[in-house]
Amino acid sequence: MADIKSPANPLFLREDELRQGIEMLFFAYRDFTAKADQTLAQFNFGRAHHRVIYFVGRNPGMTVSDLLAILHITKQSLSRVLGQLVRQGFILQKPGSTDRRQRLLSLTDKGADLERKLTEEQRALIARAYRSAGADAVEGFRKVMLGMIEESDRRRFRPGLPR
Amino acid sequence: MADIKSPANPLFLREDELRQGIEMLFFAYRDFTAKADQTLAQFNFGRAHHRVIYFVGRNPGMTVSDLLAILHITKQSLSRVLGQLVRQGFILQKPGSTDRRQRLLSLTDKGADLERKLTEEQRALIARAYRSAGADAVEGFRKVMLGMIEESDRRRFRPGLPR
DNA sequence: ATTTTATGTCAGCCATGTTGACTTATTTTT
DNA sequence: AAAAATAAGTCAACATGGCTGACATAAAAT
Repeated sequence: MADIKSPANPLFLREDELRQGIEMLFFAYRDFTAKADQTLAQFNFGRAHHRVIYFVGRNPGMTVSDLLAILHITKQSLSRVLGQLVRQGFILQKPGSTDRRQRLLSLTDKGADLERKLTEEQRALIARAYRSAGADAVEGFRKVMLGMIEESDRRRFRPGLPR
Repeated sequence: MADIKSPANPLFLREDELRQGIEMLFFAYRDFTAKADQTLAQFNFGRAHHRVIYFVGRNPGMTVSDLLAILHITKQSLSRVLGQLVRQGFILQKPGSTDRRQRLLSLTDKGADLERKLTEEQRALIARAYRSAGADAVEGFRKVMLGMIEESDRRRFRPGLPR
């Protein structure tokens, strides 16, 4: 409560601090995606395929609409990669039981294998960063990240709430 | 708040915690880039232009090689967007004084205007997240992010060191 | 019975990444 | 001085993954 603007000027809101935040996000994302991209290339897949495989793996039984709401892309864009994944046997579609218009998505065994392989690399990267930063830092990391995420998606990270 | 963590179990390294880290990175980056992308579209520019404008603004006098080392793209990819920015008067090139093969890059006034406009949006987003998370959280955020960045680029974020 | 919704499809456009081959100017090495 | 290496640029072709717009089908909701 003490800080008025000038002497106790919150250091972490200085221009340079914010710029560093911007850059850290750029560099971290650049390096976070780099390894998986290599693996994906071996399958002739791209980052878009990864995102689909990832989120379907995380939310088996999700609908196409659910996926679109997460990815923030058009259904035409999604359709391209999703179609490939279905045709090549990485993802299964089955009609919804209550609403038969829906196509519920899930990974096949083959899909789950790829998902594991891809995500494992990224999990290792994060685990290393978490471990070297320590539990308190991780708590802070989560708080800041949460603040950057669109309000309606924050629920995904709050404990115990239904999806 | 009263987390009942089993004391020895490093909660923050559990599978789910790591997955949340992955997802936070995805969602934060998605939302972090969304606003600027809209602004860029008004200029018929894309995210690649933003990155060039940003880093040149941040490092006036940098060489093309410097920029390539940051972006991790090929010179042919860079050339396309850089060429547009130069031709349209957002970026200036001048031969290096000691090594005249180099093209030292800097923003024109017009370029600096656009840079400010674009970065301001992102800075505001980060500022909001920082403010609501608090100074300690920001410290933790930085630690974790740093751990995810390729070793050779971490120097950029350490205080007082020469670039 | 009509309208809305969930999903899919075709066609074409744009941005931005890639590889490969080659040029020019300049600096460094031999 | 000649040769090699480096900084930068260029042309061409290709792939990925966004986008818009128009239209189709089946099922659910009104």
